Amino acid sequence: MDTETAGTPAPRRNTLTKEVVIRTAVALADEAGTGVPSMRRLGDRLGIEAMSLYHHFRNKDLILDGMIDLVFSEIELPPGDLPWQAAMRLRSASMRDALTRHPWAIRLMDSRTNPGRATLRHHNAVIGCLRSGGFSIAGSSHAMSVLDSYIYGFTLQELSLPFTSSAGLEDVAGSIMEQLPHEEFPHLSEMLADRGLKGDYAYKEEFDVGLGLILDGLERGREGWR
Amino acid sequence: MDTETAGTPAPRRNTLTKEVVIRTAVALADEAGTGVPSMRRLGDRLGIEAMSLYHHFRNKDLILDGMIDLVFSEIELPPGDLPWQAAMRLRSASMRDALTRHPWAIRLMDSRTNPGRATLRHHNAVIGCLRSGGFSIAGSSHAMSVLDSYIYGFTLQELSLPFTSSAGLEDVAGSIMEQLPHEEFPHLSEMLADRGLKGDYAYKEEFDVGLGLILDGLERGREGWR
DNA sequence: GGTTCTACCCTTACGCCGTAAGTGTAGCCG
DNA sequence: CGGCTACACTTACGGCGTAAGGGTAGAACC
Repeated sequence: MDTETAGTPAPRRNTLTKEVVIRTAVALADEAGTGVPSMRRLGDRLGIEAMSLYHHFRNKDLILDGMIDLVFSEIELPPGDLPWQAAMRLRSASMRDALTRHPWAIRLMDSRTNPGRATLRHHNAVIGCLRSGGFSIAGSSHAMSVLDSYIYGFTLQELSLPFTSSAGLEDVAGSIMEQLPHEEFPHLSEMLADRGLKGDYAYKEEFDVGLGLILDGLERGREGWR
Repeated sequence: MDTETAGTPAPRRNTLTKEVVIRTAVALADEAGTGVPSMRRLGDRLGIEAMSLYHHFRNKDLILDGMIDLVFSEIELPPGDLPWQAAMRLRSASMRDALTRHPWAIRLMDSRTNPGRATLRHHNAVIGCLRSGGFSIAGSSHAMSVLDSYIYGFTLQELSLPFTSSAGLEDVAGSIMEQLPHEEFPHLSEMLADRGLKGDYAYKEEFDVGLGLILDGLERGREGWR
């Protein structure tokens, strides 16, 4: 065990690898909705001063890049042995899961511009799945655009809701209903009364409704995009 | 002009109204991608110390709420005298425009939980449009979910691109193409070569492709959702 | 063994941030 | 005139990312 013969230089001392730092940062971000940890908090958790982190990362953005790539690495790639629609269903669900498990991630995505390997691998696999499903390059591009937009947008809205459990839903909907001037917003009022208070407004199902609609539309347009 | 007879208390001195503050905050946020201004910068622009703002707003979140509501107020409501699909096309385009004009807005949306009047009015109008287009309550709910998810998600991705003008596109795509290990990500590589470098990859058109697909799907499911 | 080098970590400091707490004052009302 | 209130200011605190530079354990070479 002490005779390191690996190709990596085999660090000499406390060996604080980038991977450990990023994993810790993700774990900290997931704990209690405090969002992305500060350098000082991250250092604390690692038993290190904040400034020591700058020995491993030139600046904080590089840590954020790593965090995003770690999230992407958790998303299942579309299985190659399934029809493209089923494969897309799986990876879409997995993507929504990952973004929900790490609520801070989607807020970060639009500020990252350097995709990591896991991110590239993910996109590559998605395109590959579509192409072997019979989509042209243009078609794959359209399909990926609609699908990703939907998944990001849906999750963004889902995460912005002021409650977490489905139990809290009725309370919130109720208090909104009380404050809302019903004469001014009759349609909104009606929908909240019908959908919100019933309590059966499951987000998982809602996600699948939209996803199914989009997949059907893609199948219909598949041959047309050249 | 000096004899104020309006219902509002008619302020006595320097009259720094909430509306002016919020408008200034939006203007500052729009200038150079610095994002939402700090309280000190906002105060500076208004010729006021930062802390004086707390006389008008209990905390910064209330200012952010106001900024979001102002953005919503800029979105055109779906015209009542058009078929629902055409009306939705118009408000969707207007929504994307507003979110693009104020790139900081979409990042803020998921942290706001108190919708303003313009926001409520917007949602109410959208539901009303769908309902009079023949959708049931459940159907309107589904339609709104898919549409808003798509618009948010598409704009989010569009804003996260590392370039602004369509001129900068080719440069970026080119430099990505150089760095990318083509053997490892063949499909991604192929798509970038085909779509990116051609330079005709217009985002406006891409947006309309997905939107049309969704609207068609909604029309097809309209009668089915009860 | 002794020397040197370097990867790793630490200290101090700067200019930002949101905001708690308290102070001053101009202008209206009685 | 006196008092009140709306509006603005001052000072201060703890936290942020990070620039600049200092120290030291342990491997590498003589």
